[in-house]
Amino acid sequence: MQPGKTLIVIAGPTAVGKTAAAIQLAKQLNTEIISADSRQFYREMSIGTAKPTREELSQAKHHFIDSHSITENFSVGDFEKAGLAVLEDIFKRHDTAIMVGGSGLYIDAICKGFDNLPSSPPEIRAALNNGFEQNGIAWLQKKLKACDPAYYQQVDLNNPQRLIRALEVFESTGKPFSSFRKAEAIKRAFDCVKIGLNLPRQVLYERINKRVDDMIISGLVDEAKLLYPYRHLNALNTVGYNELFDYFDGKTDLDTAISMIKQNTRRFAKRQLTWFRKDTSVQWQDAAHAIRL
RNA sequence: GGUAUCAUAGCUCAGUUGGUAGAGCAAAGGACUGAAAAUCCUUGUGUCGCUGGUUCGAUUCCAGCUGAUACCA
Repeated sequence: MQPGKTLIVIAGPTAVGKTAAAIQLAKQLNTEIISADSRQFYREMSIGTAKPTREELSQAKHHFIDSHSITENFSVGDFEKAGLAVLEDIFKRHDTAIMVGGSGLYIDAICKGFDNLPSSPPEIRAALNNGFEQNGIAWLQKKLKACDPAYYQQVDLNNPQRLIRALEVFESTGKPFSSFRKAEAIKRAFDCVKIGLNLPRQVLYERINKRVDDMIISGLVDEAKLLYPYRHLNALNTVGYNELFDYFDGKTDLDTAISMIKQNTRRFAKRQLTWFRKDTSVQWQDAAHAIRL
């Protein structure tokens, strides 16, 4: 790859206006957009993921929108590889590329890279999940302490997903999870410029609430109903769908489900902000204005 | 109009045998290496409705006022 290539990353919480900003910038720079959104690449999910509209998609070339099915396993690691390949291709034609999305881990995968970890074998994960359900978290903790004391010292011991991940790496490779973790940023062949969009909290929350109402008007309930048979898939463990599945199960009424979607989306936005705030390379801008480069 | 009950955190409420108070939810902050829109952690000062009285001391007892609810007219 030639020097002087730049990836402009547009990050920020959900509903802040990233999609429109990215399209505007793509037109301005005459380049293409890579989506770094862990749900928008699933073609079966559209309304609830606030995917760019058909009209928006026609204004700039987008990658990783509708690129996968909910039945495929598309992990962050897969995204890193596929994303870098697409980027390389874009940089053959352009000096800049744009990446937009709210999934901080996915953005880091492209900008900083991951250690070369094995992906998770479904049978091993299923067995560990099963063991956790049967025996509780102490069972996971005990196993991890035995096979990877170093990671046991630093991991959040209350977080079953973290423990299971470390254990499945050990069980599938015979080597402790911590031995794979170098946690060093990989030097990419392009520069990353990160722009964080934000709005005053109250304004952001109003936008979120409004957008959820719009999703309902646009037919989110019907979309979720179609996907209900697939609710066990990881892709559907997602805000906007889980709450409606509870409604279909008779656990809540529709109004409650809609309120919960709003609340969980607000909490999600807060987590996104926590992630991006930690990244000191992010240059924050008010989302109410056009992006300044 | 009368009687009774209630008035404490953003909400629902607990509590202080009188020594200025605590739960759940909401909210805020944080963590994060192939589940990440996932998963997990931490955080509770509020004129205890208002004005007086009793008391060394009142959010707690008493009176009045205001508001809410229920019942009676």
